[in-house]
Amino acid sequence: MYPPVSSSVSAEGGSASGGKFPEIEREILARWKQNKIFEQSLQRSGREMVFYDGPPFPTGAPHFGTIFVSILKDALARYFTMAGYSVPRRWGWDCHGLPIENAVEKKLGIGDKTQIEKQLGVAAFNNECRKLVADCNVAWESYINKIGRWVDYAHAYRTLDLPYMESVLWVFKQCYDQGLIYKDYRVTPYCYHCETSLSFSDIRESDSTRPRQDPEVIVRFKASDEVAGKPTWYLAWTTTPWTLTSNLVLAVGADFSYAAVEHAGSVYIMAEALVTKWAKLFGGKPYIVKIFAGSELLGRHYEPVFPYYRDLGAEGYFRILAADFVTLDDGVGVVHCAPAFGEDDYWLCKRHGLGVRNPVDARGCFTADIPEFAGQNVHEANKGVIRALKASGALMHHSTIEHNYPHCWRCRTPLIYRAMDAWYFAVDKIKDRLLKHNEEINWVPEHVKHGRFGKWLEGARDWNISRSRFWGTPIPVWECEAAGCGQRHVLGSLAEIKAAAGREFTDLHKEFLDEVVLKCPACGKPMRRVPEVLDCWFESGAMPFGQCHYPFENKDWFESHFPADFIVEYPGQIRGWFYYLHVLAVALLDRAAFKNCLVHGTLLAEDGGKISKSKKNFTDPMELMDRYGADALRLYLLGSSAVVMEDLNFKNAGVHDQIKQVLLPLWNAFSFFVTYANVDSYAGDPARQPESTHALDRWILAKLYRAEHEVGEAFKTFYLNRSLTPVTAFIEDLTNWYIRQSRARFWGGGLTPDKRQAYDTLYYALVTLLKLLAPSAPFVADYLYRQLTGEDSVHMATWPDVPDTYRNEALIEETAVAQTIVTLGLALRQKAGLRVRQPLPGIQVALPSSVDSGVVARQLDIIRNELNVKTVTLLADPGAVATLRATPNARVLGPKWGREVQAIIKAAKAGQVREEGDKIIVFEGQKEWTVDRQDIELSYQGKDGMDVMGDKGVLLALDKTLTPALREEGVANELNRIIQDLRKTAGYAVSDRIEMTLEGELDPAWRGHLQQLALAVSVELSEAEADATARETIEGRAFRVSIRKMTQA
RNA sequence: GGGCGUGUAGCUCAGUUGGUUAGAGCGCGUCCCUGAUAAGGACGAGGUCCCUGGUUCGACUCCAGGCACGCCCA
Repeated sequence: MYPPVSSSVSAEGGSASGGKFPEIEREILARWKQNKIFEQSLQRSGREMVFYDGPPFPTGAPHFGTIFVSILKDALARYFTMAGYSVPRRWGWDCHGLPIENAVEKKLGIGDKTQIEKQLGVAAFNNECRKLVADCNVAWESYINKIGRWVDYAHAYRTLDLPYMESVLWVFKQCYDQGLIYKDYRVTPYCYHCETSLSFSDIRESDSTRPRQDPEVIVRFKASDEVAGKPTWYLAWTTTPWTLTSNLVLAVGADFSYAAVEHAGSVYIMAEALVTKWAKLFGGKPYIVKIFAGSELLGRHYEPVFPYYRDLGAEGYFRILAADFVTLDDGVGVVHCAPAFGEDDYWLCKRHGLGVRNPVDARGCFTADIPEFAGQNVHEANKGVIRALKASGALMHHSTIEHNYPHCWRCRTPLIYRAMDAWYFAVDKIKDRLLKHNEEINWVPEHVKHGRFGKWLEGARDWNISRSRFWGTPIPVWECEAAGCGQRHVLGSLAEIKAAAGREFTDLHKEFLDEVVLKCPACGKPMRRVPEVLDCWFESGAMPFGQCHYPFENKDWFESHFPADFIVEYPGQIRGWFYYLHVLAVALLDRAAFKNCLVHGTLLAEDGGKISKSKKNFTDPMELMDRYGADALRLYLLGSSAVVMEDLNFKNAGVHDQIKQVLLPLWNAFSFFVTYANVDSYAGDPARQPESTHALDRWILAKLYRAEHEVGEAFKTFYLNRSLTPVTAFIEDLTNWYIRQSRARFWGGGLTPDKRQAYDTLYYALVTLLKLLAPSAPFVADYLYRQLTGEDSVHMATWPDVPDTYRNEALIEETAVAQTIVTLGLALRQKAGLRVRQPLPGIQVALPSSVDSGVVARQLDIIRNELNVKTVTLLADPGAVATLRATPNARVLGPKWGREVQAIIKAAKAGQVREEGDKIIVFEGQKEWTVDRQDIELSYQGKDGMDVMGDKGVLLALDKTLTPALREEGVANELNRIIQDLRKTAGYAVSDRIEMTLEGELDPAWRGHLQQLALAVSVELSEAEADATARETIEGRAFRVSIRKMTQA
């Protein structure tokens, strides 16, 4: 006996009679927890499927994106578990780095780095970071739990743990020993609030490039060589006036053409192409006195606009150099270069043997080198700089522009480029191998391999791995403090540190490791650790090693768990985690870190805009799950193309649709089964595969076979959005064809052989369907599965292997023809205004030549039943109501006839064909083509005005002749509907016996039939005596029906 | 400016090695309760497959060039 099923399940709101999906989910969650289903599912035998979970920062609450990615990870893991793998899922936390430091600064009200170093102390600061990281897990856990994600949260790896950090040191040392790590003084993106350099990835984080208003100035530099005997100036354009203090050279494009423009007694040199654009500099009427090739200007000298480094002139500074970064897109075609503050500038000067002058300190303020602005922040100094330029006459133009400008991805401070010491990872050295091993990765969607990721690898540049900060794994390099000694020592393990320091360490953070002072083996002077910590991407990239404390522990485990079989993250990680995993894996092991990588897309608000908490343009996912349940949310997301890196405009209605389209029909099918199974005391056996001879059974099993293969394929290839279409299609087939057609088979008394076949089939179909749905809708699938099978959980079941014997494409096609006939018949009825309840004499059918006409006989009952007609026959003379239409198989005839095939197709479509034996002759004027019968399909198309309809080559004519007998049957059917309706509204049970009065003119035979159907005996009931009465006029005859429930005898 | 992706019904999206009548769901219109299912069902209307050119007997599909949008970067 199955637990009784409420037939009405509520999608939302409190329904008195039925459970709600969210309620079911809470119940299931409790059971999973209590019975440790997740833990059990990990104990399965079989090969492991290795999954790496990308660690989020434990700041704030999870957002829509993290929920989505969790659903994807969960669905895949559930599928692979059912497919026979053990899929350990270990959570991870990215605990270090600027995001955490910034949160702590904010909490403590810390304004700058010196406060941490001088007042608070590094140890106290790091302790605050530690505390913050420890608190944040609760919000995440409730979300992750609610969406049904199974993940080992309790044993999460954390990048701040001692073993993890030790592995990171080891990874660093491996790279260092390979010569992949070096220190260099060069220009890097720099945040003067965080007082650290950043990597190129940092400034490419999604939110880092933001609009900013900056001054736009054009200044003039006095040229040493006069043109036309007049004072001559080079013009240069910049949006960072403060860098003019440190200008050391000007750059031009050697291939560009430069104009000398005379104005007000002076001559100005700028790119010819831009003269018109800046005509206003020359009173609107530029007068060009001479044209130079850029190459002619090279090596010429000029005078700086500020005096601070003037004395460098003799050393070859303040010259015109050629550079390919000069463009004619904006500016004036002459670029002012301050090698301390521009990357291009830096490399240009370096190539020409010119040094750097950097008068900006770590806080982004001018040093004493620039006495006028010393102590001023560079951005704030812009105003004064411009004022000074104006005073000296150098300023030619000044306005404000808004442009996109890089900002610190965590503290939102505008970045500057600044020359400084930093540690680099020589990505360039291993670029070839990075590209080679990318070929081994299966990317989903495929285009990422040679698109985003491949292109990013091709353009990869050396990676700034050092941060001048506190909260991170310290860079384990000790340098001799003696000037010029240059000794370095790298410690790559706790043992090495112990040996060097003479004591144990239980924490490797900066405040502890900085205490370790070594003695220089070369000169005997102290060696101190370099101050920087590692970029947190280095740590998350080292996750395969760090999570298992490789190589200090778990060596065997590591070897069987590297590389990952699959990973899943959002597109931002193409330049982030995916990239750094790849870099470190290739550097250390010369192979890719993961075999399959699913890159999912972005969820946008309904209006297509970014999801934004401040705009409140979306509903909190928790609220959605409370309303509709997590299954519906999961189905919506998993079925969308957002799975494969497309954007999705998220609509709440989309979640609700899943209930209507998937969950409720499923529930109803289940409820149908249980209702009748309980009547017949049928108990399904999950191990039994049905062996039915009934065409409907074989048909639904053929559909099931097909669905299982499509769903399995979708999961195996990681295109899991393709896994749901076959499921919904199957549910549609099951409910609106199989069950609908099979109802009568379940009605009769007793468990007949045919009924047993029907039960076996429906049971097997339902159980299998729930397995197909289990990875995507784990709650409902488990709830129903348990009721059907009594087993612990669908998630412990193995993925269904629907046997080949159920495969039957021919039956599927044949049934499709019957479905077409039914659809056409219903359409014709509708057109004629004849409701299905009115029986009709028959339909006549013409089938295309490709269809075996036996289909009509085999599907006869279904067609008659659905269309309520007495006969289904083949049209004797289709030509009378329809035109012959021939559709050649162009795929075959094309190659055979070439150009002529178009004429053949045209003639054939026009019906210009005749049959000659097993050949078909297509003709057009004098021309004739002989075509093999199997290469052309003959069908009929209804003539206009005739009462026929056609679709997919099937033609159908409806005989609408109404005999008195048919009319009488129609009336009886109407009355039956009225009676059944009365019973239902009166609240009777299906089996209740009743007394009934039926007043009105009706054939006595039908009268008796109706009584039988209604379980009624005929008595005279006045309206007052009856429980319910209906009066209706049918075909001009007035009827009264009154019913009363019989009391139990 | 470059790279990658997308462009198919009012909306969200399918569309299999190119084959001649391009599909689904939602929405819309009309209709339907014969006992699993109205929180359903049937039927219907709705398309310049972004544009231009090319390849081909034949292009939504392949190629080139545009246009629009998104993401990433300069």
